[in-house]
Amino acid sequence: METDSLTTEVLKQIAEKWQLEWEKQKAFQINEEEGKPKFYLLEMFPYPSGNMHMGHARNYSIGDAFARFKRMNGFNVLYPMGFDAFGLPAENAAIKNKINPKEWTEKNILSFKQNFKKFGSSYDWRREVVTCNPEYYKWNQWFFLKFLEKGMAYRKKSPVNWCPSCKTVLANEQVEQGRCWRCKSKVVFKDLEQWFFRITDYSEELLEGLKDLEWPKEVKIMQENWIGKSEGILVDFKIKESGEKIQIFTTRPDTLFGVTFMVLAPDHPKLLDLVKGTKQEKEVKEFIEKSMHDRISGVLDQEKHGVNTGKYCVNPVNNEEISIYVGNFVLSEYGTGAIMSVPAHDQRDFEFAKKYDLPIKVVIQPQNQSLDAETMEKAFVEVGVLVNSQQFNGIKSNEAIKRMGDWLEEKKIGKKTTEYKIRDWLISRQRYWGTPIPIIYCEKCGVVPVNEKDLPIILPTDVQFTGTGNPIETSKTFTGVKCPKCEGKARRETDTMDTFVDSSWYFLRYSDPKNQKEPFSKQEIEKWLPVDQYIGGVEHAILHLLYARFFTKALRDLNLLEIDEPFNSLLSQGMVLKEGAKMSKSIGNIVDPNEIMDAYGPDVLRFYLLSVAMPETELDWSDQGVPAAFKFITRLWNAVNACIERKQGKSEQNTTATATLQDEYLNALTCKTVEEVTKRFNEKKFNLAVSNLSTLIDVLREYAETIKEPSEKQKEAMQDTAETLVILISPFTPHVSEELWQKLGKKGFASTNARWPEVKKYDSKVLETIEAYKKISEDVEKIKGIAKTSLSKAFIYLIPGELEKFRGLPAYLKRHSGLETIIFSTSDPSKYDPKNKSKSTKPGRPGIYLE
RNA sequence: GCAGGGGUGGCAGAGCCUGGUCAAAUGCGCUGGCUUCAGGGGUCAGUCUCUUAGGAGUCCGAGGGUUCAAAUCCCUCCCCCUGCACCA
Repeated sequence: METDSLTTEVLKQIAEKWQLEWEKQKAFQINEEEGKPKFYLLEMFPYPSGNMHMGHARNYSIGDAFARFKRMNGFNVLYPMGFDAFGLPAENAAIKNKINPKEWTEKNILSFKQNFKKFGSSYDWRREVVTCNPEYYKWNQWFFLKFLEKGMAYRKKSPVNWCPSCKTVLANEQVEQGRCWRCKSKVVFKDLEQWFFRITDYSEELLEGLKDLEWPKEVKIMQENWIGKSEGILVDFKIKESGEKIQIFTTRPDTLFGVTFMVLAPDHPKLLDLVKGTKQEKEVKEFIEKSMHDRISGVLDQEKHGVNTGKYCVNPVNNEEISIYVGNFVLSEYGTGAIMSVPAHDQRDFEFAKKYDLPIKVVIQPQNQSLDAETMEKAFVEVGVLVNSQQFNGIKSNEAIKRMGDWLEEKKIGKKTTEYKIRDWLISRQRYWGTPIPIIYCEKCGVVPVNEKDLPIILPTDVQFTGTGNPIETSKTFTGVKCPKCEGKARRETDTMDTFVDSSWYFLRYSDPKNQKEPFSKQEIEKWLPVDQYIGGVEHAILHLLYARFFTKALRDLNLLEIDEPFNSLLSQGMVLKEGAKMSKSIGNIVDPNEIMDAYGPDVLRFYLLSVAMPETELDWSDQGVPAAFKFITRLWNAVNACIERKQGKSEQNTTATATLQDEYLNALTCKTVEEVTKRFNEKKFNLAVSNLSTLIDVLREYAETIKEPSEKQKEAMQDTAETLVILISPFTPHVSEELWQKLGKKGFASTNARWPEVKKYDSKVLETIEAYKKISEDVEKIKGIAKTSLSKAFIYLIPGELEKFRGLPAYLKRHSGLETIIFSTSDPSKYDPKNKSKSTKPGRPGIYLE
């Protein structure tokens, strides 16, 4: 009977139709004149490698749904998209396929954009940002120069992962078990002059700023750990022979009297001097070599090793002489690269002491037991009360930490300090496909920044991709330049910037993407930033999100903008799995979103991705879920169509009748659904909205089908409910919703013209009543058969106080059950004994009892 | 090791903050009925155990506790995931 029953073909046609309409009428272009409140919604922009995968599709389903929700709620939504277009895969593709990375990237961007279109994304493409365009990366270079002026960018020697065969630096992630991921040759450490950004200047602010952000707890904690703040004290120990000082860092000055030896990192700067000419020199040198080698080759040696240097230093608090060791477990890059060892109260020191038979001295006693250095099996690392600590005996650890800190400072042998684990950001890459660093090395003047007016420094195209070395160096036009200062012979920096620089400010550029004079105007930033909702994967929890926060603060201090934090609220979406494993080519469990869209259209894919799991949790892809999503959309389609048909039917003349229970129910249920769905959307728990919508769909259809000749009022109710339903579902299934919106006789787009329904008060009692009522009706159905033979009476029992809810029920029952007499009462027909309320006896549900 | 998040019915996944209305939403799967439906569409019902029905019993990782009452609060233990990993 359905001339327009929904098939996947129809669904796909609908999608195409509305995508075309949206495009034609520029539905999602921001109208800046509207004077609505702004809402900046952003998804992490993709690296355009190959095609869109399911993880992307999920990300954009979430973002697009939320954008649509916000738009319908009266916000002027900035929802842009762009491409993180610089990066290694393009360069590797270039090496492999002998094409220019630019070509490869552009091709992929095109394919991504087609995907977005097919998906029905509601971006305003006028603001597209592509990081490999000179108009964009020019500003990377400009920022670099500004940073340089302020001392925020600097150059220093730093050990990097170096593949001797490919002749290039590798990122940490590209080192697999000590070997180059591509050519499998051993990676070595190499000291190279590298450019850094001084992110450590912002350690404290980056840490403090986390507190006010609406971010997932785990992300905040990850950043906190990465910054790794710890407060402690630097203490000078004098070398016995020379009197030279070696500084150590400790967070536990309360254990200072328990120090029994010192350990230096293998690459501690004073180590070689210390052993020079001694008989330990050879052994120490061998040890250093081995340790460095282990580190280079990525050997994770949990076992603690060390060598005695034969030298002694003096513990400044008690003048005890202690041995100086070199040990593999001491890190040169944290603290001072030297530690005081308190084996009784530090597990690592304890293990080391046991191994090399070094003294153990207890200086902290726990509350209710007594430690004995001889019999201890592990270090006591908690706080306690000081012993063997001269004037500090009897003081509790926490108090002692403070008092000894003051005391050490007073005596000028210690200095309170704060240490952070975070290191400055190494931005140099010996790679082609990135932003050239705007620096010139002059034989006379040294390091000279490029003049601002010469920006952008464009990436050369006359390069060879041989697979070894930095391709830029093969350019004949790029390297040789005149010094901007002295006009003398000079050479251009061939390193490019880490691509994380590109993604550290792209969200700012969206506010003013066409600006030729500046990276962005202050007014536009003022207007749109910060990002109200940022959506992306947890894998960026540390790097990208930390760098972007740093950049925002650094640009603020350059007076380019006035915000402190870029992303107010962060949603980190879970991975898409298949059979419990991450989708990957190697496992072969990839599901291509395009296949799903080709088979069912975008709405099914979007609905599936949103309804099957909360955005934050992992989503285990199930092939069965896809037809289920289709079924849901069909049910919606049928319900709305049932309303439309019924509306066209004859109208009952007698329209004065008061609203029936069903009318009230429909009304109340609609209100409830609006309330719930709105709540769920605000919480961004889209999947939880589905069960409510599902119920409303079924009820609406039943309502429409039951009422043969609806009154005007009832027609109105159907129309209202159907409209509401279509709006509530439209963030999930925008295309079908447009179609239904049109079918319901509405003008304009549901996407842009519909207003999200208001949350109204409703009588929850009506809902309860109907649910009980339905329950009873079911029972009536069962009784029917019996009634025809012997029974003519029904006795309805309702729990006390519920009676008034069931007005109209007896008549209904009479009509439907064929019973002649119905006794409707609150008295109890069964043997229910209120006195005998055992644990699990509940007051009883409304039911029907036969007399 | 440290930190964070979890363990709910055949499966996925709510509920737990704010204890009762929870045998526990919703979807999938399964079973059966209906539908001029002639194979994967639509629809209704059932789907822990017992019961003709009313109802009863057992249940939310394990074990305790608090309470008139616990999937929900507290303690202990076991297991899983994720991040950092010798940071002094």
